[in-house]
Amino acid sequence: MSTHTQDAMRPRPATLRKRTEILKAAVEIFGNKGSTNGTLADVAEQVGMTHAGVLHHFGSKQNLLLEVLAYRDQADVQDLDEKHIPGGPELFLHLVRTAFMNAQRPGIVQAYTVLSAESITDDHPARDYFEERYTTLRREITEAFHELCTAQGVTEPSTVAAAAASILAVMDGLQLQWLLHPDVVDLGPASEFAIRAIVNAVLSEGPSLESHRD
Amino acid sequence: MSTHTQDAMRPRPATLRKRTEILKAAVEIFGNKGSTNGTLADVAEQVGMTHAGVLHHFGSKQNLLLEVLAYRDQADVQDLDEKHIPGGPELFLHLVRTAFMNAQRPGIVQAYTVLSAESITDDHPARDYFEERYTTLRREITEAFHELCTAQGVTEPSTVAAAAASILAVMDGLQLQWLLHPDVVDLGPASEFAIRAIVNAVLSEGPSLESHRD
DNA sequence: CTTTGCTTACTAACGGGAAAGTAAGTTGAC
DNA sequence: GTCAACTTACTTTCCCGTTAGTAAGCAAAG
Repeated sequence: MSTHTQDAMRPRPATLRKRTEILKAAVEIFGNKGSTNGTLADVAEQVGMTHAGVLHHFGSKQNLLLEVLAYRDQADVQDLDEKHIPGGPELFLHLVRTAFMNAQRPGIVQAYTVLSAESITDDHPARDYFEERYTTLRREITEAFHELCTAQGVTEPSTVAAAAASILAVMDGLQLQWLLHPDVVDLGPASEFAIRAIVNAVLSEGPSLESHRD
Repeated sequence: MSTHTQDAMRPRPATLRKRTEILKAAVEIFGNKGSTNGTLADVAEQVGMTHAGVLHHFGSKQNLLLEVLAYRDQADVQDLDEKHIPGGPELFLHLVRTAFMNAQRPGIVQAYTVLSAESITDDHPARDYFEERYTTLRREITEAFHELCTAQGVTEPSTVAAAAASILAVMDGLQLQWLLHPDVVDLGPASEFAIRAIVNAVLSEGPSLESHRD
């Protein structure tokens, strides 16, 4: 009962290193096998430990999973020059850049793809995480659209909402297809094309209102 | 060598009914829990049997999963007026209609979303199924684009490829977000918007490069 | 019509084998 | 010496697949 991974306790630097090593291994394992199918023993083996050692650090498998997700968020933001995701129109460029970067790291992409879909199953521990993630991202994209649109005339709120969800959707969906067929689907360019198409559709909606042609 | 319980034997009508009952239950269970986490006992319970009874009909869990996927394909096609998915430009309308229909059946949507993501994990039994599925769908969409585009000038092949993948991607991605937030994301209209945006982007790409002809 | 023989559709019970978590002991760093 | 970082060993709990047995159907023979 003594050694629980308390929040504010970061005593040893070597310990911290070991913890992040476990987290990285867990991304790999959960990405390759899913969080249900991937085992603590799998993670432990990759860092040269027993599964009890992993539990010593993270308490439970569920907790490990949640810390993996939190760790990735933190690590992603650290890569940026600024300390946060850019807002406004620059957000769209950031999303395209992210797609190109993701093509360089299939492991993390696979983890997110598998875990996000897994999260909709009954009582999944990562459900809350992904609900909040999508809510936040949609709001940020919506705000970026509004900044873009106030220059031109006002754009239908429902259109912007659909566009925001659609942009995240193409990115996710293309990742899945890219993971299945890396040589057929070109993640970066395809994402760029689709995002551009959606942004254009929003912008050209105000000017040409009644363009309901097929 | 006479009547063995083998391949093409479907003697009893009551048996066939029971089998489809099991298949429907399996869609539900695998949708709610994933194919790894959902158990044969779960499926069996829903049809009032023991898990051994399910195995009697389907041999193994893996086989049940594959038959579930095959069953849904067959059932989907049966709903159509024609016996096959329409080709040509009408395909895009069909995809939009499908999105609106899917908003009426979260169970199947959830099953496909969960299983398609699960399929990219190590040695997943449904991997081949989804690889072929996406390959086929992308080819059909690509052909539809070509029919659309030959009227106007030729369109860049890479653009068409990106668009075909993107259309499937938005549909998948929107389904995930809709399952997480049914009251926020409007599956049908959002899919329609995104598909229209992508189709327009392809059509306006060829013409705008050279000159505008109508 | 009934008996006989075989097949189908199950159930109950079990075995094997993961996998998560716990408890207690051990080692090495500070 | 003390405490963190482990390991070994164990318990529990699942779950798939097998096996053996039962009840019911069907079909042809008597």
